[in-house]
Amino acid sequence: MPPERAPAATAASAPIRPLRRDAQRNRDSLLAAARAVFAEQGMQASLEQVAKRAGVAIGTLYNHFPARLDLVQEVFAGKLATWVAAAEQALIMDDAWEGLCLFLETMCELQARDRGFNDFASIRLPENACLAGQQTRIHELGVRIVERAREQGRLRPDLVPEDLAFVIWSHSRIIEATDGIAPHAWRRHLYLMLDGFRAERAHPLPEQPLTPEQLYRAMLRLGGADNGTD
Amino acid sequence: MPPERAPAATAASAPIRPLRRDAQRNRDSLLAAARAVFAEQGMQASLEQVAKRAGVAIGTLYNHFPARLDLVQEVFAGKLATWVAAAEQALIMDDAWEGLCLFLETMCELQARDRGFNDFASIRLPENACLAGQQTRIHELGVRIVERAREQGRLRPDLVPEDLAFVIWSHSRIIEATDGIAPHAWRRHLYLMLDGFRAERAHPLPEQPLTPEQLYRAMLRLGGADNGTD
DNA sequence: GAACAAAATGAGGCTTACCTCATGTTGTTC
DNA sequence: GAACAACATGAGGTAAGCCTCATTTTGTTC
Repeated sequence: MPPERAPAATAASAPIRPLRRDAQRNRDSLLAAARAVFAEQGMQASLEQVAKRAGVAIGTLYNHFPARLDLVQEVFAGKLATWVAAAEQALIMDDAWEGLCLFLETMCELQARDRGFNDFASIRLPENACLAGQQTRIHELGVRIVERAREQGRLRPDLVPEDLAFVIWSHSRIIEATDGIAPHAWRRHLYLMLDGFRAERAHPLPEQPLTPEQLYRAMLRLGGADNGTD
Repeated sequence: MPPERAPAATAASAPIRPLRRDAQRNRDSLLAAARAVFAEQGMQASLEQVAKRAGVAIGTLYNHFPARLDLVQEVFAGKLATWVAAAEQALIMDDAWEGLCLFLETMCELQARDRGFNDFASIRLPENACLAGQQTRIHELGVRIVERAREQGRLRPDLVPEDLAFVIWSHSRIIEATDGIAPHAWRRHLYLMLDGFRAERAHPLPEQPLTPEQLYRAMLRLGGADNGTD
């Protein structure tokens, strides 16, 4: 197991022991290349391609990021933070319904602009990943956003926070389909779903919501984990 | 280009020139194996695995089905027919809204039971594929189902047939996520979407629908075609 | 500018798929 | 039962992508 790497933000800040100049340069190139490649092709894009785009040998990539997840985390930390910020913003808006809309629209916009983040949003990182905490935070904020909107009466009372996963997942597929062909189509879908979320004249739903545990397992699976049957 | 193969239904009927007995047996095994493997793993499952499951060499598979599409088509012809039948049924129901619900629910159920069909439903076959006609038919029926429900006033007036693609795509991702974990969750999502489709709950939508051509390109792309930029 | 640790390199092993084709086997026909 | 076409076979070529590690290069330090 390799030693901890620069735990800090995206780039230039000073870790415990500064990287050698060439190393820092390569690391930055790799992150930039990964951002671009993941945005275009999704999170499963070939790492060889990332290295190539960074103008660096494949071994160098593995020196810096022993596992794909290490790279993925650094690449999406910024966007995840934007998402968290939108969620916090949503919670201090007077109108909780507007807050919910803001939250979902920001999320969808982030997904739409970046196929990598589109994948990233649909999955759950393993517990030990350093962004897992941020994901938990998003989840908590999502819970409060939903509950507040329900209390204010605009959101249908039978809608639970776990139902937001439907938006994420749906949206992720729609982006896959329409990206570059109908760049704003996703917004139409989002508003159709939001109309389904409104309290007024809601019709009974035929199924129970996902339990938190089911949601967890589903998101883990999309991340590529084997579905251990325990 | 290989000569036309048994153009008829799934198996035993007599083609222009009957297959040799062993050939027919192998072909049947291959189809059965493919049905099982595709249902479990989706349309992109490895063909070597299909051959193995059928107890047949990989070369034999390619003898019978020179391209993956040839196999896919035979495998899903039956389910596609079920889907068409549901659509026709939907059109003769008095209540067009109920018809729409039946149509979508049948579709979703087919998708939910078979990960291969789940993929299959989201894509558009190339024009020369022998099931392309059936797909066109589904599309036409879908148009009429939507229009009828709109005329009867239960469906929101700004909803167009192309919007049904959102249901298919959404659903396809949700099945991927929840299959085997929460086997009926998809129905909750479907009913949420349906509530978004009701006339009495409609709020203005912020985006134009997909054009038929955009829809076509999007479905073609999901099928794996290169997105030629013409 | 020596000397050493830190990093970079990329060929190559590994895997998983795809698909082909020279050869061997089997059904069918007369 | 001979003879031939039809069919089955699976080793092996091709291509991606993964990841490692022995070797070489480079920055940094004193």
